[in-house]
Amino acid sequence: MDEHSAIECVRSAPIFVGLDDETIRQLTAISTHQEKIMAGTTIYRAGSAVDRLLVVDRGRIKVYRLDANGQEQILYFLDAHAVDSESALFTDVIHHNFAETVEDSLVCSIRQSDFEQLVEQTPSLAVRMMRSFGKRLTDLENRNARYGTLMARDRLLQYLEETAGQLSQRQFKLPLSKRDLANWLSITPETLSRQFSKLISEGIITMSGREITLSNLPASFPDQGGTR
Amino acid sequence: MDEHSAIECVRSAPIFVGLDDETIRQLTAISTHQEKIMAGTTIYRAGSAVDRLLVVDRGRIKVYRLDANGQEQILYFLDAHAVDSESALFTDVIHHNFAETVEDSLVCSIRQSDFEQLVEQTPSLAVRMMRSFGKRLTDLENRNARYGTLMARDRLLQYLEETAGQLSQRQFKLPLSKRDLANWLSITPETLSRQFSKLISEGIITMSGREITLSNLPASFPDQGGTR
DNA sequence: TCAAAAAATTGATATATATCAATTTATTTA
DNA sequence: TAAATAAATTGATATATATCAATTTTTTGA
Repeated sequence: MDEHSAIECVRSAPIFVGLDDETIRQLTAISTHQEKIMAGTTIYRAGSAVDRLLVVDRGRIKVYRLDANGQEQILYFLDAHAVDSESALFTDVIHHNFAETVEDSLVCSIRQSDFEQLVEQTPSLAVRMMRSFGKRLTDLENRNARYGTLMARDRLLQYLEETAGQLSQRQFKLPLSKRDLANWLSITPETLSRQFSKLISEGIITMSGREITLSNLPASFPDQGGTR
Repeated sequence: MDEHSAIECVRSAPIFVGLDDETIRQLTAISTHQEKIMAGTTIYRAGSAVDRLLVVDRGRIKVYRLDANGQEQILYFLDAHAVDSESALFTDVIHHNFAETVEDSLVCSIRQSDFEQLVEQTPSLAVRMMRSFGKRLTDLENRNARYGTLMARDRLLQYLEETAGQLSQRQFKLPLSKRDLANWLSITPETLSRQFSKLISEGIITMSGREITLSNLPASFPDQGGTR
């Protein structure tokens, strides 16, 4: 794991793609080498200092908080090439969320102070960051608006459609446990299980473990391309 | 309404406070004069182009979207000195939300192209923008986490506490209609009305029209200072 | 590979809130 | 100021989903 890894980490992140070579070089210079993190590891927790920017090279990380009852509430997932903590980096001193790997993952990181310095010297990078923030904000607003009023069944259908759309295939493996999916949809695992059963008995989907096939989706849930 | 107004508009916005005089001068130069907008006016709508940044000098604006059933979903309110559309400015071509004045308001605006150019030349401004994004993102995440699991009664109490905390007085006038409040709390007006009745009969609050006085709040809802 | 732990499913029940409908109260505006 | 319109309240009912409890299935790790 030499400098090569760090370059790849930075290069592959969409948020950095297209930046000029010099900026990429500088980013690489201040980023750490890849770090291997086992599934189930907590990367940061609420209350800990926001001291670095994360770049995910491989794996999957869930970012969540604990509500008043100590219940986990998933905010978003970080997949390969995602960047995290950008928004907190300029705003907060401490994390308000928890981040935990759900798969074995490879992660690079950039120290806050180094990054902030580079951003201040590199307007194009600043604009990138703003775009990234804007997207995350829009996604969150969409998610709320989308899931806010829908019933369990519709949320699930929406989710399945989205996932199928993103992967552009009607058959796929759920990228999270049903427990996490229930959490993500803000319903209980029991309700999720019942909704799945219903969809199966109606012939809308086929399921075997986490393997799902969409068959006859109601017309009210058209493909939507991406998240927005 | 001459240039003076525009200066005030820009100067008073927290997001711009503390920037050096030269930057303020430039911001002022590219911002329009104050515009008077009557209550109930739609400022932008989903689908319209994101062509300017808004700075609210006086009044109140609600930003919302329409869900699948055509129901209004309030995302946030803009009060005096708030800045809006920053996040969309670098990310989206069109608005995904609606913005509508709920009071007569005074608004300045800055053309997107002018602003983007200035940001690219002014790293300190870029960092400001990032802080602002981060805050909005954090607020939204908090709001979800906070309201996501709570029941109607608790959401209402939470809201009343927050509002009292922000105004630092136990008696205040609801800054929105009960209709909008219900929407904001994601409950029906009927449920809100019943929850209010209950709190009154329990001696927790006193209400006359929109005038509310908090008396005996349960200890489980401590003052929280701000929004975060 | 087997035992232990965790996740998922299924059933019975309780409950918070939406919905529908009818008044009452407050706000516009002519 | 009165008439018209909108907002808020109150009641009766329906229902989606949480909760509690008991199995079954899957995953994990020794």
